Amino acid sequence: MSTTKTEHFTDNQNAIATLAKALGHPARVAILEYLMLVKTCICSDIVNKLPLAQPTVSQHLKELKSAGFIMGSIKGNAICYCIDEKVLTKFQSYFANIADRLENKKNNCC
Amino acid sequence: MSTTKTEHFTDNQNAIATLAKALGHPARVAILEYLMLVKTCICSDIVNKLPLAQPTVSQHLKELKSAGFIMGSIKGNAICYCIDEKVLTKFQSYFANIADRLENKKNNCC
DNA sequence: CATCAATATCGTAATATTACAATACAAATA
DNA sequence: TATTTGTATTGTAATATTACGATATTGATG
Repeated sequence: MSTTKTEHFTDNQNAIATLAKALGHPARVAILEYLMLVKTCICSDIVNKLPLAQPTVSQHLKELKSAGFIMGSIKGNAICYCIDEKVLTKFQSYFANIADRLENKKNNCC
Repeated sequence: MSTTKTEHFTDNQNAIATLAKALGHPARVAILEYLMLVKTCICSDIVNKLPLAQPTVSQHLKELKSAGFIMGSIKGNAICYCIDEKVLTKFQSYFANIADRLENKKNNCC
């Protein structure tokens, strides 16, 4: 009696919701920001940047990855994560679009 | 042993996560899209547009409202919801900013 | 090969989310 | 005032999320 009823919504609505959900935790926002900051995309000394235990960080990385926001490539012993620009751009432009459309519209009730 | 550790992140990270989380469900994305489409902002025949029971929709509206994405004003018997443009713009520009910064950066590992 | 370092996975406790029936409530209408 | 209409609240079952200790796993290094 409580799984999200994805089948009733459009693919795009589900896709946007999945991406949004992936950023629905401050640790994952922080990870994204960190990956954005570092010049070369960095292996997980992300763990050292976050106030969370290693398994927890690993779990958050997994979620960002399965949503598509980040990718990871094995680099010897470590793993190198980085942002998938395409996905982030898709997410961004969805909201840019909405913001645009709102501008051409007067709210006459609220 | 499992509330989100918001105190360890910046206010902005928490704010973005809260907004993202609010859109982390397709029903809420659908509500946003619907509110964007209708010319005058509309009372809840949103319930009729969604494949969910009225209490569930009410709950989703509440979450969108407490995140700040929408506002509601009483209109006689009914309630008129509409998007808070300012909040949506804030959310949008956060990601526009990230996307921008990524463009000026080569990923040299993934 | 033994050990270390970087990660992932498993198990699990605490908590949050999703969905809805039942019910409450307030304004509009008969 | 009784009824209807629109919405919120309450209670609750099913499920998901968050966090982390313990334990794998896999490459690198001594």
